[in-house]
Amino acid sequence: MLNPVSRKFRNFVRFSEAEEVELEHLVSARRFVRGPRVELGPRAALPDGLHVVLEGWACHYKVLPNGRRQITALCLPGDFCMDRASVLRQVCHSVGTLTAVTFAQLSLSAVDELSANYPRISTALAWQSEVQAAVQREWVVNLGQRGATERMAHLLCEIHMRLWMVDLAEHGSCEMPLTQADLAETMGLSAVHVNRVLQELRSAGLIVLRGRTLTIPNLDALREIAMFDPGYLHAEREGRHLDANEWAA
Amino acid sequence: MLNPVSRKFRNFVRFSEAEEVELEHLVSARRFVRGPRVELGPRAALPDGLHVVLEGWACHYKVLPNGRRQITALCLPGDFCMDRASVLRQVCHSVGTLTAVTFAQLSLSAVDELSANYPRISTALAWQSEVQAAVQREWVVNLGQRGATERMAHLLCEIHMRLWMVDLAEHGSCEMPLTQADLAETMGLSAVHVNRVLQELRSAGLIVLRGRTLTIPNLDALREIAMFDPGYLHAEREGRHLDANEWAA
DNA sequence: CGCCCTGTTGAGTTTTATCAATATTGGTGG
DNA sequence: CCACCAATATTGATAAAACTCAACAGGGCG
Repeated sequence: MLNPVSRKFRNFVRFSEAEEVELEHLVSARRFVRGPRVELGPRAALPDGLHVVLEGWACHYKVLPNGRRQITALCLPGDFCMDRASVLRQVCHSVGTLTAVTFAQLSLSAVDELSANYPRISTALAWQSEVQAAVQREWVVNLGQRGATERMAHLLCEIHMRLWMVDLAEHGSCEMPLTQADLAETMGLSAVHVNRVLQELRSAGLIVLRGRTLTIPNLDALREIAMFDPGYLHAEREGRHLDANEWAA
Repeated sequence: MLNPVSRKFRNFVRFSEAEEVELEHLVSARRFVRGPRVELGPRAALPDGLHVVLEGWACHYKVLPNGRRQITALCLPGDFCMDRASVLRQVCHSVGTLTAVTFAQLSLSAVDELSANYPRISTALAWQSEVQAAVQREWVVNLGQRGATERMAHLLCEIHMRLWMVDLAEHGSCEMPLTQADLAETMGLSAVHVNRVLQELRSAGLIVLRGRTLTIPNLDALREIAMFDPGYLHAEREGRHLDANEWAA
């Protein structure tokens, strides 16, 4: 199986052999692993450069003076933990792992070189950055406008879709290693209320959540009540015009 | 007075004469004006290229199937309405004006050329994009973790600070043309509740909000209860090492 | 004058948080 | 395999926060 970055990019472009090889090489260069529930930044043991999650789940979060924590982004396999801009300056929020995580550490210069030589890769990077921003916007909508149940449903839809984009979800199921406390910090709810909302979704037959596995018997139904419109993830292979193989043969 | 883009960038870099001139030229090229409360995108009358607000307030928002609207970002003078990445693809959220707005329309090629010739400008653009992302993250924190009163206080602190960064705020006061309904759609609250929260802040002597003017008698006090940490706006002239004049004389 | 937009107020309801207790689970060492 | 532990999940009762509905006031403007 390809690395998750290539798998993710396939939702947007279709690379040539050479490009795939270059990407694989880029991502294989330097790796490091961290255990579950470890802080990685801003000042902690986070090496220089760009960071990509290869395996496991990480997150961005911020802790307020009153001690409450908000998770502002989930970093799933294939996701960049810190983008180019963040590298230039100290970030004022934290990065941490949720499960054990394998990261790839990309040097900025290597990425720049690749971007310069392979414009399709450069575009794919811009695309991934745009998707990340769109997810962030969608979270604002989710927190601002949806009640607890629809909010939870939306998050689960998003997680499933994002994992699906990197071939880590089947038809209607995927991994979901977040605890109810994690979900609470992600959605701005109390852990107790998360529990009740999950039960509601369960007893409505909309989800099955056991152990670390989420099953969604009827994806359309869940999306309906979540008002989930997958468009913002731009997974529709819209970069058709960026198909390296379309001129072949 | 300089254009708001230059004013904003001064929070990060100190440009050379030549750079200032180039920026001024870039921003003066093509302008267009829209009335208040007009939709601008994604499909509506929005010309190609990058767009910057020169005067007035605009916003990004998304409307859900149930009719509720969430404002996901405020575009104040000096802010970019759509960044480079968004231009490459159709955006799935909308842009609209809140007041009457004057936009500058920047061609991508002009921006690219400027970036290539003036690395400091390129860095400033990256900085602005990072600040925008940080604001977005902060909104997630705000919606997720703060109660209505602190939430409102935080938004007002942010608005004041952002306007201050472009020389549109004095010591403790600035323009605030948003209606209570706008504030509600920004903060995920009902308009009625916004009204009550504002009264609470008023009677605590923390704000004076009359007409379109916001006055903050005691900025520190408001920031305290809002848990507002201005760090995320990166206004501390951190780009000192990017001072074009430091080698002069 | 009359209308529309914005802001204000009150009453009653729904949603969500908090606190505290109890069950369940997964993993660990004996 | 079992006993035990800590982390996680569940439940009930109560309180706080926020929403909805409905009515009304004020201001600007044709």
